[in-house]
Amino acid sequence: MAKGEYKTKQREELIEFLSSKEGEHVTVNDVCKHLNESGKKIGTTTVYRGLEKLVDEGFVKKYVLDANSPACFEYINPLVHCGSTCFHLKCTKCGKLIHLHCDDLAETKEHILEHHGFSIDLQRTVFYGVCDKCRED
Amino acid sequence: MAKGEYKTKQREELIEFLSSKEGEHVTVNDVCKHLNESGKKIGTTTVYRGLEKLVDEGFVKKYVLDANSPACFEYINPLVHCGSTCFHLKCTKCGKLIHLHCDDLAETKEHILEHHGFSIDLQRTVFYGVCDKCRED
DNA sequence: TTGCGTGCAAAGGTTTTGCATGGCA
DNA sequence: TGCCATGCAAAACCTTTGCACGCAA
Repeated sequence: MAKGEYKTKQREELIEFLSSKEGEHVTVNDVCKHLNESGKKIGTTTVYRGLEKLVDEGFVKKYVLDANSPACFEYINPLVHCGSTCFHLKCTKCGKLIHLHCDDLAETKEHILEHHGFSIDLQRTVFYGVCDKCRED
Repeated sequence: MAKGEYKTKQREELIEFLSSKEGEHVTVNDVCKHLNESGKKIGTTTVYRGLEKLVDEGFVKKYVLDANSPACFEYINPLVHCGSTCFHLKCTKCGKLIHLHCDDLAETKEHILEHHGFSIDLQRTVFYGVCDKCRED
């Protein structure tokens, strides 16, 4: 949490719910629905803004899968997630998210920076494709 | 074009415009604006429906980059089939979309397939980050 | 006290749908 | 003629913004 920011009840509940869903992705609607059903009132706007902040902080990843369908969010365990060299592959068939550590890919990131002048933000970047198992089908 | 479908003036103009922009991304709004300025009236709905059909037919690729920003469409030359080796970088500061062909990146794609069993779908994958110019600021 | 966080309502932007009309085969 | 395509208007959707109030520090 950045300096000058407050720790609020809503933020706590948001993080608690997200971390309980580690490995799954949830939508803004999922969050509101679940928290409100638990008696913990939280506004939709607050969820949007809270998630945005968590994405910036690197605790949550955001996936925009399709137009006109809600964005998906997923909690990233700070212990499992190694930040700067962790790539994410998401299977578009089974929805599985793969956390990938690979020096060759770290080099790819460097390559793009040096040869194409583009600094990739791994917090936001996701490789979409088809995983091993789903390719067999 | 599938059986039982008609060849219309709007479809022709849509294809003509898209193919004239080969290698670039255009939005639905771009299409409408350009065609209407050329005196070729075409409705927004028709563009949406026409593009959807062309995507199904494989002549056009659709990119969903961000929530609340329009989808991008790109004509795919069936002979060149550039779609299979084209990477996309999107600057999260200025919003610029960079269309990148690079053999080293094509190798990265191969690497991930061979070593990690994951087949990347470049139609869907976008690298988010900060471009050259924005990094200077 | 300061100023960030919250949440309602409203706006903003993209995409889809309903339906009557028009045009291809 | 039969049936798909068109296009206007309106709806549906997700998301963002404005603003007054509340709450953490």
